[in-house]
Amino acid sequence: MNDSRPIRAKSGTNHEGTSAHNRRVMIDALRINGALSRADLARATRLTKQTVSNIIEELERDGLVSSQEAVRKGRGQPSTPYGLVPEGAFAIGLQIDRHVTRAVAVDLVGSVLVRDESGLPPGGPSSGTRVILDLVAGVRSKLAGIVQQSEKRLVGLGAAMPGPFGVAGSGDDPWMMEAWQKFPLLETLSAGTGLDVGLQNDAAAAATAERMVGAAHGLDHAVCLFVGYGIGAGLILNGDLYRGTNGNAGEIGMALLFADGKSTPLEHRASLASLYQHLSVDPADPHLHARINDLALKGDQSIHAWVEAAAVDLRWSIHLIETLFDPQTVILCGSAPEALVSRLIAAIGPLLPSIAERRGRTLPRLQPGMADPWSVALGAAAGPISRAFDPRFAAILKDSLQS
Amino acid sequence: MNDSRPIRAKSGTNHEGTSAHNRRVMIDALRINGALSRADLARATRLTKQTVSNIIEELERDGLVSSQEAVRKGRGQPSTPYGLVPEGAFAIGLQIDRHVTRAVAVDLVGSVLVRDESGLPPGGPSSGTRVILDLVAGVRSKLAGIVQQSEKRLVGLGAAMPGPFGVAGSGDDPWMMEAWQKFPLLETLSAGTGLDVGLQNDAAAAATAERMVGAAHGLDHAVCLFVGYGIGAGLILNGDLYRGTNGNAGEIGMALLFADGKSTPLEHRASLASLYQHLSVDPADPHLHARINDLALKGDQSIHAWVEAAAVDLRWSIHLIETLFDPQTVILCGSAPEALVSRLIAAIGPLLPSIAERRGRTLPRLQPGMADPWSVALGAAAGPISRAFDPRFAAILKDSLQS
DNA sequence: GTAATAAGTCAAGACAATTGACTTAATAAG
DNA sequence: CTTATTAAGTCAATTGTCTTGACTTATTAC
Repeated sequence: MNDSRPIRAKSGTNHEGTSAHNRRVMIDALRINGALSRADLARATRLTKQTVSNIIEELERDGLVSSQEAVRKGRGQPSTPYGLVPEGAFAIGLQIDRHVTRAVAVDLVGSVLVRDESGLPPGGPSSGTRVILDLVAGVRSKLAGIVQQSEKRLVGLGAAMPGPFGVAGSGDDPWMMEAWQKFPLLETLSAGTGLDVGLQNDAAAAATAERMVGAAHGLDHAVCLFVGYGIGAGLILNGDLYRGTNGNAGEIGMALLFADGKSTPLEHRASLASLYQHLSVDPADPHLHARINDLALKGDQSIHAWVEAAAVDLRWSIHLIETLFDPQTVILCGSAPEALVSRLIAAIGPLLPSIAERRGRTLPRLQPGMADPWSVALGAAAGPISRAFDPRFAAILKDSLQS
Repeated sequence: MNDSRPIRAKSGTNHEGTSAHNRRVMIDALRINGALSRADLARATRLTKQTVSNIIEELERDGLVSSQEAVRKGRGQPSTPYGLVPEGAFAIGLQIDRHVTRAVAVDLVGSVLVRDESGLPPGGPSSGTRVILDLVAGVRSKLAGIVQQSEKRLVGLGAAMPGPFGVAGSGDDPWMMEAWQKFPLLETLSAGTGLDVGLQNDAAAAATAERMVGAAHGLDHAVCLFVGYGIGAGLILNGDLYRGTNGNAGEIGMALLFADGKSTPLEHRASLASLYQHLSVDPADPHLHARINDLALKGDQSIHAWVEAAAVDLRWSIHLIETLFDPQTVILCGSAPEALVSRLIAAIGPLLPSIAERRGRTLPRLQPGMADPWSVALGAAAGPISRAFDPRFAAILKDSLQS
């Protein structure tokens, strides 16, 4: 009678969607190219000078862009470049890791203004939530002390934690943070902060960070191979983070190394967890990061052995990523100590032959990314900023225009 | 002085982009849900009744949709459903394979109206081009004989051939159609037919076909694992075919099976090419398809051995695809004989544990797709239709609105 | 000093979605 | 059988946003 299966359709768009898109395109252009004149923007975006003028005026009113000194370049009226105003927007980024949680406040151009961290008590979410909310509140108030009106310009809170999310058979895998996985984190954070909250896995956050201020800046197709406690890939496809059906795309750590089905996942061989095991050290040791950095610098034998073994697997991972995603470049990043990452990169080369070997390449196939303990938190913060200001298909649709 | 590096920016949009998007959204909704009333469309797309009415009127004038018998469903004025008109648009699909080329004419809803094939002479593009252009011309004129005004409603020619495209080191790989790779195929086809021409690899074409009329219908995230002469994956991500930087995304056939770097690519073990080699048969034999189908049905020992071996690799490939892309489902399709594909599917199960194992799954992790020698040509034709009528980000941008 | 060039503004116009009142056509209820 | 209710769909005016073409401003080239 009433055939009640729901009708599936994509959302339409309207004038506001058009306008929202064009605003985002301007911001994106300024982010990629630096300050530009309205005439340049008009040419680059294919919009008319008039439209660009109107949008820039509006963005200036909103405090997102500002004019700079006029520049003369040949004949004609000098142009007035407009650039992004760093203080135009802020976001809080939160990294929840095994033994520690970090929070940062980041501005529109990706500068970290405030950073703070706390140890996470072993009790899981029940006790951890308090610590996290306090940390976020602290960062938020420090930000408010540095810049005025920061609360008004806060676009959201981005959280990052190790994935995968919501997987059925994960209970018996000691590498995962099971209790956190089951916890209604988004709701708790949202209720506890009153902010829009987004969640991504740590590799995705690293990719988001690289896209905003790192090696993937301005690229539309880039994959970040993130070596942390686990290992994952953050996917920038078509200029946007790709999340997959359940936000688990890129979980390369769970990829099996051999086709026979009896092998171990990549994560057990090329990750900090595997290094800690190899070295028989306690992952909870707060000085571990520095100690491993020292050891790596000194050319420690045990570390060397792990690096050589991991490099084999990473080389294969990069080959696989190139083969499946055909990106412009692969970026190796991680929360690993810097010295370790550079040893890894050295040990990985030369890369395996792949479809990425083309005549006329300009970008290197593999680039080092950030190797900074704070990069995941930065990427977590970059998430809300990207959602708010970067051009994306979803942003033109009516069902995303409530704000 | 004049800093002449080009300014990179995304294109803006305007009213026409809005309108184009909304038209596409309507068509997409009708394709996924079947005929719908204007009121239903308005609710589903979040547009107003009035807007929907205007767009539908325009689409009806353009011959893309038509009204059906009014239906009463409870109180209120009966609704008038509108459905896609199959004859609203056509496309030609062309498959270029090693020893044969196939062409089809397909309508708006993906029905194949005309099909024809020719053997490809071994001389490569120099002699093959003539054969192909004749084939296309034949299909085109047969289409014109069946439906009126077909030429006016022809949106383009889609070509599909084995990838990868434009790769540097490919010269020494006997599995590739090297001469065709180097040939300016798009230009030649475009000049020879006067049509808009698109090119994708055969796995991408298979995925496009599955999306239009097969197991991926209405899905936003699906991966087609295509077993043909080679093996590749066609990627539907965010509701659109993902091509990567150079159209080579998904070339899983080139993935190495072991991390040690000395192993063979997947293609050498799980593809029809590997089967032919295993059986020591001539790939150019025109009756091969039927013969292998017979052998598979009879439970031939040699085929069984290959199936068992290939299934191991395919099981791993599916695991890998699930791990990296997090799709709603994986579809196994191919130009392989149907009996062979069903034996493969039987031998592949059960699947390896992966992030795809979730509570609340509704779709199977692995589904059989089309196993039809014509499915690649169909997918090739579906390409231009999708580009012309499906909602996509690129379609709203000013730089895509010249047509 | 004048012409050429380019940036940017102004005001009117065009386009497409929105709004709110209205019409039409059916069923449910009394 | 009549009337109220509900839902589909239309009409006409309005709104929001980009476009158009003429104009102004500021600079360099000749």
